[in-house]
Amino acid sequence: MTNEVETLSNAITENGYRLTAARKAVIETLVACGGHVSADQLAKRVREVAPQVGRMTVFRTLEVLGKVGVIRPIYQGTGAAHYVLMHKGSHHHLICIRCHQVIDFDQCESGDLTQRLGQKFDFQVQSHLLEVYGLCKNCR
Amino acid sequence: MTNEVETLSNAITENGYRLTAARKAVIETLVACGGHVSADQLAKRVREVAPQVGRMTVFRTLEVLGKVGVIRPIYQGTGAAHYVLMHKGSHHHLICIRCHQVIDFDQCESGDLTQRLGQKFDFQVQSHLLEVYGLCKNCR
DNA sequence: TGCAAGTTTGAGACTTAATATCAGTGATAT
DNA sequence: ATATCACTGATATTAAGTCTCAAACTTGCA
Ligand SMILES: [Mn+2]
Ligand SMILES: [Mn+2]
Ligand SMILES: [Zn+2]
Ligand SMILES: [Zn+2]
Repeated sequence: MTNEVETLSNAITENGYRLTAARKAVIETLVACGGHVSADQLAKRVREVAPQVGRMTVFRTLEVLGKVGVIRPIYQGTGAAHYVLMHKGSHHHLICIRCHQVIDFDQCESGDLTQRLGQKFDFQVQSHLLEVYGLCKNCR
Repeated sequence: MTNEVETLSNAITENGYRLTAARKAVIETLVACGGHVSADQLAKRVREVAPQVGRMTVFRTLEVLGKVGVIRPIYQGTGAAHYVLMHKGSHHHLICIRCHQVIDFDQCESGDLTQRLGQKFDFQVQSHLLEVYGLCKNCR
């Protein structure tokens, strides 16, 4: 069991939800494919491993994981929401507005910023998403 | 005509698209309500002023505005994508994961960061979106 | 001005995504 | 064992997004 799976699982149990077999399957599949999938894409993959798991359960598990703050739906212009992992406290993208390529990056010095914001707005910061838009190497 | 309307209109014409009456109506309505609306919400409002404008035209105008970089669809967990204005080069949110309140803020010292990123990844930065998630004053 | 080529438009049909229901299962506590 | 409540998944329904096509409009050029 990878560390990510553990983090997501713990987030479930620590918030009073039950870590059922169906939810385990959803979490493991989501982590295995590194996020960036839609609910229906994920449901399809989950059912390759655990065919009994219904589509609704996938949607509901994603909802719970979002509620406890370890994943986040983002809009990628494909109709369906895609989910990214927030378990490290942040997620960062460079997105080309022409070819729609998404480049992940980890380094982000915005920790200070988010802390200051928290104070200013009396807000308990848990995580953040930074998306930078523009043109990639190939597209300009 | 407000400055925002002008910026969005110019983005249309400067990229070789035509600034038609229908597109003007969409832009004016979008700016008038400050963004943060879904395509269908916007279509409804546009038709209060310009009843002949079809739903498809609203979707297509939003697509064009996105392509030229002055608006951006975001996912707010409500099913439909919502559109925010990026004409100032950035957009920032504090979002409560419990009550889903969205607090806008303008100050963002991440200009440096995005510039460095641009160099590192050979990426021409145009704009960015920063969303900070957590619990608002009332929700903790 | 008259015409051709290309863009934009809007009605409607259609596909896909998301949500609501509800009876049934499984876990938990007493 | 029983009562209670969370969870599940099939199905139905609604909402959101996309596709198509003929008509209208622009624009550039003869
Ligand atoms: Mn990512
Ligand atoms: Mn905003
Ligand atoms: Zn690109
Ligand atoms: Zn709140």
